[in-house]
Amino acid sequence: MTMKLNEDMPCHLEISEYLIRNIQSGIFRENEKIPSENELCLKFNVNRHVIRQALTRLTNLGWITPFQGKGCYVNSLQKPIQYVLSSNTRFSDNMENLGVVHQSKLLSWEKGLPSRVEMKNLLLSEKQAVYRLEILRFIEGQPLSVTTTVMPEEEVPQLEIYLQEFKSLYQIMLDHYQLRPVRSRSIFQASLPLLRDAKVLEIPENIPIIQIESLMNHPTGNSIEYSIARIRGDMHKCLVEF
Amino acid sequence: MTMKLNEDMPCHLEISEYLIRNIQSGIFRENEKIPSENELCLKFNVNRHVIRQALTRLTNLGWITPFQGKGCYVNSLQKPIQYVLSSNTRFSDNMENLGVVHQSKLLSWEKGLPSRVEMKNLLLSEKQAVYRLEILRFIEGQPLSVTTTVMPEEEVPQLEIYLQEFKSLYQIMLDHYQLRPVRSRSIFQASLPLLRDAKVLEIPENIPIIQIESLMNHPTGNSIEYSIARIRGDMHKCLVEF
DNA sequence: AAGTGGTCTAGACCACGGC
DNA sequence: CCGTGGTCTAGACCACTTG
Repeated sequence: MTMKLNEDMPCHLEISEYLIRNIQSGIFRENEKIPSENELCLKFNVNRHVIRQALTRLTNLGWITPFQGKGCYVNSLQKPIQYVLSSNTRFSDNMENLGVVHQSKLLSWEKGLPSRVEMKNLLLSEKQAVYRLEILRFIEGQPLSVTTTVMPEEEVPQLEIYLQEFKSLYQIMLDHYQLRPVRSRSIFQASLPLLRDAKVLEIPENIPIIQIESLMNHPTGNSIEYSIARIRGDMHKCLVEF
Repeated sequence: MTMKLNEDMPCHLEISEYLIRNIQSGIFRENEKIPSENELCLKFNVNRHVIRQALTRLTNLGWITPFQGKGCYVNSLQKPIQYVLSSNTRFSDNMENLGVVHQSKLLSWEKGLPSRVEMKNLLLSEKQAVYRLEILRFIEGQPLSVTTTVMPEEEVPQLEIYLQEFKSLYQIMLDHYQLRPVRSRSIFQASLPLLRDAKVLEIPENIPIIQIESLMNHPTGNSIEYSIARIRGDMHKCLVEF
C-alpha cells in the first residue's frame, strides 16, 4: 500500500511532517516502534536515503530515538516539572513539595584556584582556593540536570570529608557548616548542551537546555556559592514570582 | 592536498568536528564562506554525501547557514543581550537602558473569546472577549522574539484604534488607558521553535528558544495581560534579582 | 556557462539485537 | 540467522547565484 505525496514540498520533508502528524495524533504511540526504514521505503516508494533524511529530522527535533538493530522508538513526551525559583528554594525542597522522587549524584569534585569569572562573582582574590563540584540530579530516575557549583574554600573548609557520602549539597552545608545560602540572582539562557553534558544527561546534542547561572549569598550578605545549572528543557519549567 | 582521518569515529562526524574546530579557532571566520562541498570532497577524499552529512550537523548546531548557489557561511556568534526581568521592567525600558537600537512590529491581532488557559490566567468568564496580539521585536535590526499577548477587552476597549500606528504596546496602554501593568510571575522554559516562529525569527528550526510565559497585573491586583514570549536563545539572557 | 547547494536513486557493507 | 539502523560510494538532475 503506497502513499501519495504532494509535489510542492521536498519528499523527505513531506514524509517527516507526515510522521510527526502520526505521532501527534497518537497513531504512533509513545515508547512504541515506528515502521522500519525498509517498510517506509515501500510505503512511500522512495529510496532508503530519503527516508533516512526524514528520520534524521525527527530525531533532531526530539520526536524519536533510533536504536541500531531494533528500530526507531517514539520518545515519551515529558510534562515538564515546574520548579519554583525564589530566594529560598533549592532543588530538594522543590522536589519534596512536588512529591517527586529525586536524587543527586556527585560526578566529580576538585579544589583549585578560581577562574576570573569565579573571582568576580564570589569576590575572591586569585589566591583564595575554591571547591568545584559537578552534580547530576535525577527525577523519577531520569537525569534532569548537571550543575557546576563553586564555593570558596574558607566557607566550607575540608569539604572533601563530607563528599564521601554525598546526598545533598544543601544538607552538607546546613549540617556541617551551619550555612543556609540565599539566592541573590539568577541568569536564564536557552542553549544547546555541550557534548559532555548531553552524554551525562542521556540526550541527543540537539535537545535544548536551559542554563541557569545563580549566585547564592550568606543571609548577611557575602557570596558563598556560584553555580551554573544545565537543565533539560523538555523536563523543566521554572517559575519566578515577583 | 588530502587530509587523513582517524578510524575510530564515523567519517562524517570526524569531518564535522574538524570544521567546528576550524570555526572556533578562527580559521574559518565569522560571516565568511567555508570551502564548497566539492572542495571538501577532494580534501577528505570522500563522497559528497558524507560531506553533506557533516554540513547538516553544523547547520543543525547553528555553526553555519547554507545558501543555495552561493555556499555555506559561518554564522556570526551572538553575544547575548542581558535583559533584566523584574516586576516593573518591560522590553523597551530594558533596551533603552542598554542603549540598544530596538523596534517592535505588530504581526497580527484579533478580538475573540478566551481559551481555557487564558480564562484561567486572566480570571475571565467564557463570554468576556479578549484582544490577542502577535508582536515581533527587533534589536539592531535583527528579529529577537515573537510574543503573543492577550488582554481582556474591558481593560483596553477599542484597542484596534491605537493599533493602526503601533510602536510600543506599553506606550499605548499608558497613553490611552492609563495602565501601567506590573509583572506578577514568569515561567521560563527552553524549547525548540514552532515552524511558524522559526520563520519570523529567521532561524533554523533547531535553534533553541527560551519561552517566557508572564502574567501582568494592575498595581491594585487583577490580571490584565497574559503573554507568551519566544526568544532566540543565542541573543538573549534574562537576569532576575531576588 | 560554471559553480554552488538541494534532492533523489541504486547499491554496498557493517554493527547490533533478537530469535 | 535475519532484520534493524549506521556508514559510505557513484552518479544523476534540479534550482539558484554569479560572472
